[in-house]
Amino acid sequence: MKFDYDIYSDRCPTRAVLDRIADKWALLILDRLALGPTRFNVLRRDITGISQKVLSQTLKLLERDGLISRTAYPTVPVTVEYALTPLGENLTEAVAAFAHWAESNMEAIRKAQLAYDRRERRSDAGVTPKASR
Amino acid sequence: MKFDYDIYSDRCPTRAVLDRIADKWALLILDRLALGPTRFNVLRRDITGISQKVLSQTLKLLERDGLISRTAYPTVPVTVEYALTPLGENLTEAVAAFAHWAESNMEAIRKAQLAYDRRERRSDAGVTPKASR
DNA sequence: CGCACTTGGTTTCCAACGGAAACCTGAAAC
DNA sequence: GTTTCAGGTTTCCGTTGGAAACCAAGTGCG
Repeated sequence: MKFDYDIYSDRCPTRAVLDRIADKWALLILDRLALGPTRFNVLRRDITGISQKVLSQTLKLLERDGLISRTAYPTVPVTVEYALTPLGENLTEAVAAFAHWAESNMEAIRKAQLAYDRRERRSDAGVTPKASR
Repeated sequence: MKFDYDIYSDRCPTRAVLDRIADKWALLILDRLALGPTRFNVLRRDITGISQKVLSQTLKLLERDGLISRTAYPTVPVTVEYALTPLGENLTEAVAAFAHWAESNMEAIRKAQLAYDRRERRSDAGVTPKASR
């Protein structure tokens, strides 16, 4: 079976999907949910730096795309648990490979950045590196 | 060998890397470059919808991180070719898995979206789906 | 009773980012 | 001299993101 989808075309619906999953926060959420169903505030505390607004938005969109499920338990206060759906689990391997590539290659990247910045300084002007803003 | 990096922590340098590669445009560029070295305007034309500004910015950042290389040939007009570095090639498998997961799972996602939107309509209010803005 | 505290959000405000389009540099070709 | 090409940068403006405040419902505490 072949797909007539083309990720390089902005008219292709796959682009919208890429837009959703190729996102720092979505990736971290999916990766974290791979460890098991998790409540809203636990996600918020574990994924340092995410704001409530963005967490809530991202969860809603991931739910709409069928990657995660949301279950509210009528405890007090209400408990809301998010979990991967089978479709979402389907993606976890790729997500994990991706998210943890950074951990494995951090040294090489740091070296590359230092070399680049040294070169830039020699050749004057200089792209403003994000870190120095 | 263990890494004391933690992708969930916003103080971890890996978060900055994730920030860079977990980006729609960066992914598409890396995936496209996996096919071979490519000139600026070819990238711009192939990756539909990217703006020159963002393409140029993203290329610069990917170069700084050592994932791609930039080579200018003194032709007329000047030709600039971008290519994956070994470090970048190292990442292409994960990128491809990721970028093309969308193509393989498009049907399931579309179904999930339709089901979600139908449920939303029944239960009134409704999260505004991106498509209807 | 009245206040604090919990979860799971939404709202508000402002700064940062992204996209569209114009502009720029340099050289050749018309 | 002005049109064309590559490869960008700049400008302008609308959308998005983060920080923090606010909110509802219910329980515990004094």
